[in-house]
Amino acid sequence: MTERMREPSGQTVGAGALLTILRHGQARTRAELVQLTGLARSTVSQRLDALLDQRWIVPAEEAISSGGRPAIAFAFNRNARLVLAADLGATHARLAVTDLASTVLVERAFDLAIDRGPEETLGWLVATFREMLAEIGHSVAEVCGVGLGLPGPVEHASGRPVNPPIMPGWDAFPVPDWLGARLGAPVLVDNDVNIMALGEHWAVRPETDHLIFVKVGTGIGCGIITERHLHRGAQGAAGDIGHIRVTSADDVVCRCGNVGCLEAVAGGAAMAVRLRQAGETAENSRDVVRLVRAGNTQAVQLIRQAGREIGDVLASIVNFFNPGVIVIGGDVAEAGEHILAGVREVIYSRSLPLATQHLGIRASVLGDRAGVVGAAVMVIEHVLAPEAVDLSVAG
Amino acid sequence: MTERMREPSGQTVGAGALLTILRHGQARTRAELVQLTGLARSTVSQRLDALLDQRWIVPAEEAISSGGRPAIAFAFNRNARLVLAADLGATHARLAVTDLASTVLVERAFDLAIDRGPEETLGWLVATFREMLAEIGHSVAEVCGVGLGLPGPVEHASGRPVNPPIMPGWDAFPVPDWLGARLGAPVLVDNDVNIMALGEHWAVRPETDHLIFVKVGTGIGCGIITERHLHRGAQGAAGDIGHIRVTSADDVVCRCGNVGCLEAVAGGAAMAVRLRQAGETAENSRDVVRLVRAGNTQAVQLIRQAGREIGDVLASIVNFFNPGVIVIGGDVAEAGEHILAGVREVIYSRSLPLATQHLGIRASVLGDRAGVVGAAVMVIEHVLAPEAVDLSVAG
DNA sequence: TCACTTATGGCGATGGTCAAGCAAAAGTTC
DNA sequence: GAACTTTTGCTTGACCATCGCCATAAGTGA
Repeated sequence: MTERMREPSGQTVGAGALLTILRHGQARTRAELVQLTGLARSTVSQRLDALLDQRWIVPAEEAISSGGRPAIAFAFNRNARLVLAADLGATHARLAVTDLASTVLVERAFDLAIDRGPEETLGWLVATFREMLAEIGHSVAEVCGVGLGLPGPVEHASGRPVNPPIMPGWDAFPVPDWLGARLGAPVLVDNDVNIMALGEHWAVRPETDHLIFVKVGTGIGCGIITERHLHRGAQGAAGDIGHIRVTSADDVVCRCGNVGCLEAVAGGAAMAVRLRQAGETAENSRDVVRLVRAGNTQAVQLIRQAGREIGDVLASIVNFFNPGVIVIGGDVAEAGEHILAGVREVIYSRSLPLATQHLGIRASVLGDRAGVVGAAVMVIEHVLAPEAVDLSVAG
Repeated sequence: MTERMREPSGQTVGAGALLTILRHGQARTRAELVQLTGLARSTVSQRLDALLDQRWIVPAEEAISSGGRPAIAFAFNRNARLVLAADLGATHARLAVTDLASTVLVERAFDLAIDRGPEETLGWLVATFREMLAEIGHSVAEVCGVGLGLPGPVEHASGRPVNPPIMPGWDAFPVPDWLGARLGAPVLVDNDVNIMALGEHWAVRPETDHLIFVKVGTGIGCGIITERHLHRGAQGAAGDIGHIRVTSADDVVCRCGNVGCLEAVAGGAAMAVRLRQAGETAENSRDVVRLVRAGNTQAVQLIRQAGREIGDVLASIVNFFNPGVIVIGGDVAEAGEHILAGVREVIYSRSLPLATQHLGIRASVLGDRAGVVGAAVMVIEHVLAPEAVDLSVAG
């Protein structure tokens, strides 16, 4: 049973809170921390000793000496632990080992058939992670957590997929238990779009509390961040904008059975179909991007129109949700400015001035690495949460 | 400087947390609280003494005695303080004095011209509140907070209106300072739609964490609650769904200058205009409701169609946000099932099954009292927040 | 009425934090 | 190299919230 000081505000200040200050700011001396927290010097020293014991922090370079003994600055130790992160798609996978600042240390991309089921897929995942750890000369013992993104709905609290349409055999599979037993670390699982949103939010942070990440790939989905947390909705189904109806496509039938879905006109698969109808060779969304980059007029017109359709849906969402930033990512977004131009065009003409005056609409800065970075961020925020750190230094 | 026990989970357990347990549950004995919190018996007793001193709790009836000395149960004292709540509209106002459980003790409705400016309006408000307090034989000293809803955008943190379109003279007026100086209690201000959402959420709680309240009056707006908190968005402009574009109205010009806005086809003012064009007598949204209730075919058709248009917009929002409950309120919603039927019809046909299977779509249960109840809830949640209670018992 | 059961209040013990002070360390300035 | 400045580590005593324990109060059942 430990006790804690309270700031005048009523906020507890433990070792975890101290670490949070060091993690989000730069290196700090003891005197600065006393100033910031209001704790006694001796208490700060004791907290720092506990954090040093667990290697969460390291002494950094010395501060400016103003004529006396220079103070030692302490900095967050991003190398204290390792994080395993994976972004599994329907046909591709990207794995990474990162440090505690989400910096990727090793990274690999693979072709992967996720429909082979959870045991085979996750078994391969464990083996590959072990290889990657060996490659950089680290052991599994240093891993503090595993983050995983899956291409379907996931109940985040339990980490189990729920009725995933494209992952046969994965329904309700206890991913965290299975992986945790083999890697000896906590495992966090979420939808792939959600972790991409986390990754992009990390990349633009701390600019905004309200971010919407739109993934335009084979289908279309989005991740919603509000007050620095993912919004998952009542059934965990939030962000499914691919099947919102758009005006100009009442005659198009979507794979979901409805007509006029956004995905059916602006999704990568739908665009590939249209290009094939126009005589081009286009199997999937990547081929669409290839054609756009090659300057194919049909493809450019198509993607520009897709941008407008997406912008139409987002214009409504901007009025409703008032985000600070919209990030467009996914395979198709790699076609560059064409799609973004369409989105901007419609949003700025349709949404209210108050909501758009400070709204940023931009392309993903992480590209196809958003998923693994987000998976790492998810783990890091969990492991380095003040309460978790307090427990770790108490044990 | 006070210190606090921590649960194994790392959560602090102070007097405020204890009060929260009593407030949301029923009366509890000391033994039950020991069980629930993990604190020592003596600590629980001390916390309860502090809460008794401040009259936050009262001893309740005795629990079942299982053959020994009967335990005293303690219950939240809803009469410990009073709350002043007001919902100011463009032309109407509703004032209430409530207890700490949001129960209305006195209530009055008035006609009010808010465009007379803040000083005159708020001066009248103070005088009327004093009258109402005298009426039930209580003094201003017992008031622990004032909640106020205004018909325009409000920066909640400062309580100041920001560029309100229909409140001349109110821009940036320091409402909390002005009222606080005269009533001697903290003042919280917010947009009227937001406080109505709070009120309705309170009415259905704890059924859902994610609620959307749609106000259909002269215009159309909505309040968004997620994880038991209002979502205000990056600029505080969230919920402005009245100017989302709907498909079937490309030719209708809205007062905002755009074409095809939801408000321009489904708002009360727009419907009144259409009824006038059809030869009926309809000045405002209340007249529309009157005609609907009278069974006027034109009006019924119009409102049913309005429901479908609103449903069209909400269907997109359901896919995006995945709320647990949608509540339809405001003047026009009092027309009853006609509007709700249209909304349900479209949402259930357009939104995804996963998002709609447990979705409740219902009419406001509080009606025109949603505003004052919500204003009271806003104050109560602020005053009875654990940290605030901890400070009050420490002082 | 008496034994039994259970809740309650008071007391000392425990342990973490704070404030203060001192000596040593590690620089700067002259 | 000496004087000065500032940080740091360590110790001490006081403080206070919490805990565990015990005597007492207040019922029940035979």
